[in-house]
Amino acid sequence: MPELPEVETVRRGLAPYLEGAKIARVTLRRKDLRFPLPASFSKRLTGARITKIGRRAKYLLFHLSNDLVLLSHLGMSGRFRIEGGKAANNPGAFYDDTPASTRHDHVLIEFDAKKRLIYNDTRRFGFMELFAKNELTKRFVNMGIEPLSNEFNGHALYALCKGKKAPIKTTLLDQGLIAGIGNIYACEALYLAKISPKKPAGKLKREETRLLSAAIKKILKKALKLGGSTLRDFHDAGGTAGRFQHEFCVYGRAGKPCLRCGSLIKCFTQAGRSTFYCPNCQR
DNA sequence: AGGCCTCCCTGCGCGC
DNA sequence: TGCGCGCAGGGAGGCC
Repeated sequence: MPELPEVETVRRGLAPYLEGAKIARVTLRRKDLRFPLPASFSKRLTGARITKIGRRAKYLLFHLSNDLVLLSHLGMSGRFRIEGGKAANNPGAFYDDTPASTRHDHVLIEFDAKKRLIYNDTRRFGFMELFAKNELTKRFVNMGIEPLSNEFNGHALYALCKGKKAPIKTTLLDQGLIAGIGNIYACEALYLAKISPKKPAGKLKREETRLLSAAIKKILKKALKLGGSTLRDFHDAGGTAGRFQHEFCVYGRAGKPCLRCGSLIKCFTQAGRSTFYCPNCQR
């Protein structure tokens, strides 16, 4: 799925077109995505205005004027697109150069002025939830720190890693510790910080956690600047591909030379996910 | 309790 | 060219 930079890219794409828009009609093409859609979903959304679109970790948060918040997680292949309204007249920001098959259009949210927001999700690993505004904190109580926040730094990472026997790569993917990093950026950040993905998190020295926290921020910010990464599924709200995939140093580069030392990049499986790293640079 | 594995789903690319 | 297999950015739940 989209990781933090991709979700934030989608948020930034949607916000100017949807903030202030009033929901006129909601159509569900099916009753469930990964999980069942919330009860009375259409009824609870219809008539409300989207006041603000926010993000927490990999979740998009549509704040509504009726004090409900619609949470959307894109899973692996979820994407939003806007049709009609101003968006259609703004080819610079919102053209759809990769029309997704409408076969996987699952949720249609129509606004006034014939504008509509469509949620498309091929693999249906995404999900949506509806919460009262004052229940939102409770929903995220087990969610880790935002890696781009000021609170996230070497000290914070050191504290999170302390005593952990799990490898650092697995630890970075634990959303309850740090929220928003996925497989690609975990690999890339460890490469940048020259730390082995196999190293037990608790064995990291203070200096290493400082370097790693800085590397995470650097990678995420750069990806954000380039509109995220596009492999197969990810496009922003206008259908435009991200560009960070051209900057990968290790992800998907198994067997190719390390850009720093020339050793061959290796790939192996950790906790069920592919890890790419340079066995020479990352110790 | 922590950490690993499996599974959910569809589509695509690669090798035979 | 055609088919089958493995794999894909996530995360919840279950098991050891």
